Amino acid sequence: MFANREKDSQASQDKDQPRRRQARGERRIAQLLEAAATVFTTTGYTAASTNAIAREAGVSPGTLYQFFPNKEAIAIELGDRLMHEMRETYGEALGPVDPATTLEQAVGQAVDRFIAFNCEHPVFFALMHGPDIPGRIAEEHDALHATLLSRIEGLLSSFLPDADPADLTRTTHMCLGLYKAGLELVLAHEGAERDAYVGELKNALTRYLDPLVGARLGHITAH
Amino acid sequence: MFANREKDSQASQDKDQPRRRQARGERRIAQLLEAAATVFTTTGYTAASTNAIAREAGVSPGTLYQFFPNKEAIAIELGDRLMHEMRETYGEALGPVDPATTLEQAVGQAVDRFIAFNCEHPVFFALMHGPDIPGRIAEEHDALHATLLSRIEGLLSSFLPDADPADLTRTTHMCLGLYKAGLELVLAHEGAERDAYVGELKNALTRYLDPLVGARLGHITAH
Amino acid sequence: MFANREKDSQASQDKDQPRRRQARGERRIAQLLEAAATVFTTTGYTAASTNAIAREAGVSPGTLYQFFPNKEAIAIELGDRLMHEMRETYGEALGPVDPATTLEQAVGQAVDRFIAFNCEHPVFFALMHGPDIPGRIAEEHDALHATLLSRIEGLLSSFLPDADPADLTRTTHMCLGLYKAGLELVLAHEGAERDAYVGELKNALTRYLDPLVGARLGHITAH
Amino acid sequence: MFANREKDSQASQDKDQPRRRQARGERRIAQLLEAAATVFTTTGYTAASTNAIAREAGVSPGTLYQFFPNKEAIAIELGDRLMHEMRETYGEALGPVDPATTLEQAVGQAVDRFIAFNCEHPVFFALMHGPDIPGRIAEEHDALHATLLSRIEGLLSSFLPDADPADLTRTTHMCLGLYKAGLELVLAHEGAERDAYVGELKNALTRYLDPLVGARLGHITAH
DNA sequence: GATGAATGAGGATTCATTCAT
DNA sequence: TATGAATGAATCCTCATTCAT
Repeated sequence: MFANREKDSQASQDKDQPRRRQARGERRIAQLLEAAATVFTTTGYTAASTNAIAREAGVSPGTLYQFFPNKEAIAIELGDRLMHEMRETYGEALGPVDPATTLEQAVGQAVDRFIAFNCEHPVFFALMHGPDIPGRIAEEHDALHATLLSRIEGLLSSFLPDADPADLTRTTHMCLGLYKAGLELVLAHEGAERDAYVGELKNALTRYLDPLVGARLGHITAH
Repeated sequence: MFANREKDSQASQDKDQPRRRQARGERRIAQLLEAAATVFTTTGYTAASTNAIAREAGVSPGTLYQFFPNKEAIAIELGDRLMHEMRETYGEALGPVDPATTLEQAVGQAVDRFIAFNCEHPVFFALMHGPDIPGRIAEEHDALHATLLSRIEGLLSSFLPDADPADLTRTTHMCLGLYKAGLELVLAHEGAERDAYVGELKNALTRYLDPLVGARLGHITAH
Repeated sequence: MFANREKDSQASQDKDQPRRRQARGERRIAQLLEAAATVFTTTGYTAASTNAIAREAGVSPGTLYQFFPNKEAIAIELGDRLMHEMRETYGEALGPVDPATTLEQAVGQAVDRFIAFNCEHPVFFALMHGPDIPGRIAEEHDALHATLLSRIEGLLSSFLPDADPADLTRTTHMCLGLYKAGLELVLAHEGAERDAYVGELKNALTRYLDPLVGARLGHITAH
Repeated sequence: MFANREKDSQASQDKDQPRRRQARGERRIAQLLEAAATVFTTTGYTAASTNAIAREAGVSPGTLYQFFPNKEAIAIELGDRLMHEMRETYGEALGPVDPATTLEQAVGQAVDRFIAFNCEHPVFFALMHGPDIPGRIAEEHDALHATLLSRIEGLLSSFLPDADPADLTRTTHMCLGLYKAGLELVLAHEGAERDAYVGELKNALTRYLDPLVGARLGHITAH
């Protein structure tokens, strides 16, 4: 499911006993995370039970708890790997390397990637689920959230280099909010309708950001 | 908590025997709904248990089930009353009566009301919670959702009288999505920061809608 | 449903206040018993709830308990009235007045009546249900049971005038057992198959009893 | 309580790791079934609760549900094992191998076995309980019922080789009905009285069946 | 590591019965 | 009488987590 993070796993073979064990552990973990992804996607995070995950993974509950102290930890690790995967796929920066990129292009690309990533890793949606209680993001989704925020902030800061940090943070949060709201709608539809929602999401983000991006070339009102 | 929906309750007092009984029941229902609102707000809808609601209301579980067949029904009734209250407070239409109202003003007023309503009825947030699985809105939140959508659609259609119905629907969904996303952020902050988020939400909505509102006077680019 | 047992209810009209009340009470009781019959028949005695009975009767649970101390009492009263009705319909004796009646005829008639009675009062089956634990007939079915036993014993004793009392009792119990077993099968089928089971039940009873009825004219082996 | 159905459990001991675990589970299952048998016997099937069974077995409710999804499943498994035990004890056929066996002998032996089996497994009675509503045998008792019917049919068909299938089925059902009715009476008494009822049951069955068994040697009227 | 058995508190829901009005 | 609200223990069942093997 995810790129192998232990690049060095084939490196030395001197201590193969513990190594094999670790390898086995890694496999188990991957297996469990994959199962968790399936279950989270199918039933939603809250409704997912550790027993169901273990069953889906074809292992016993006890085994699951040998690798994860609780459900939360599974979600966290899953989120971590997801973010790792995202970084591996799209690089560290979400944003444009080319300074000539217009906001429209940047947003378009970011949204497209965001959607594509979700389609490949549908669990992403389940893990990003907003808090049940405003302001209290569950710890298990926190890291994911933070990573996304920092990626978005990275992108934004290239367009808003002079923005006040507080404003930037706020804008970032708004963007993530719009993203999530749009994603929900996109995933709820299919075919042409889905595409239309993708377009709307891009519009919403572009238009929201455009007035803020006055100082930069290629900003939309320059058309 | 809610406006009395039995307008005729003071009308005739000849049959006060059955009346009094219903009154006690009505009081209990109100009490239970208030308790449910508290619990939903505190723990979120999913995590809320009927026993917890009964406990909060100071009654036994059995009493709760005398009035509501299950948690879902409580949420639905709560949503109904909330929508009723909203209609009573702000009138049937969300939108502007005065055709001279600018989009900015309309959105500003709508958002302000939306936020204010939420602050007075914090459970609103819990009941509006997006689905755990994309596209599968829980039945209990459906009616609330539909009502909100139709209110928003009403507002939008006065600004976009010529829009294609499918487009209008999509725009409506987008607006509700932005609303919800913004609301989450607003509620997560306080004081000046909250106000700032309110402003951002207004911006996001206005800017999203503005280009769609070409034919109307007062449209933002007319400035 | 049942013949009015208070023959004297129209007799004097001097104290009509309490009389009316009693009349009303009788109506309520009849109404409740009818509802109970419906519920017992539909769901079985054990699964029937007093609330369901009250609902079926269109009254409140409290009202039910004004007339019956508990579910058991309802069953008992229902059984009583059923037995009363049976006596009114078929007379005190189940058995043959005419000494020339053959056993076959007597059994045939008794079974036919038994079945017919059941079809008209389907709750009979529910009330006759055997004990869940051998030997411990529920109190609520006890009287019904006893009445049936005595009716059967009456019939049998006319055919077995010289039988040892203990034997007679045993035979009586056996007959009731066969009756009940057969009834279950009869009711479980329809049309021709039902008729066939009725025939089988008659056969089983006749053949079981025939050898015991040596001394009497018309005994089956005399053919 | 029951014969070990895992014949191969002593076979190989190479993989005793998984074996031991299964063994513990098997023990628990046996223990739970035994507890269920006790509770069913004591309170009747309907009144028995899963919690009561767990309590009787000295385990927590959760443990019970690790092995059985619900009460029904317990009853079914219990019935299965009972039938298995019956087959092991009395062989596949209920009936006479020796063609010279008279109906009387065959019925006598079958009844004796039936009663004996019940005395050793008193839960049998609880599981055979007739339906609360005619014709609607609970699923949990269905298999038991079917097995008994097929055993009886096997016995009968050796005596009634030329019978019409529909007649045979009907006769079979009648016999099981008589059996059950008689069993109830037998179990409700003790000592000499019980024996007397056993005799009556044999009589009832023999006499019921005798006329049907015309073509066979040893048929009762041939005496 | 792996298993699967075990836990027990907590979930929703029901029901016979009582009580205030 | 009649109502229907109220009770609370008991129902079945689930689940995160732990433990012996």
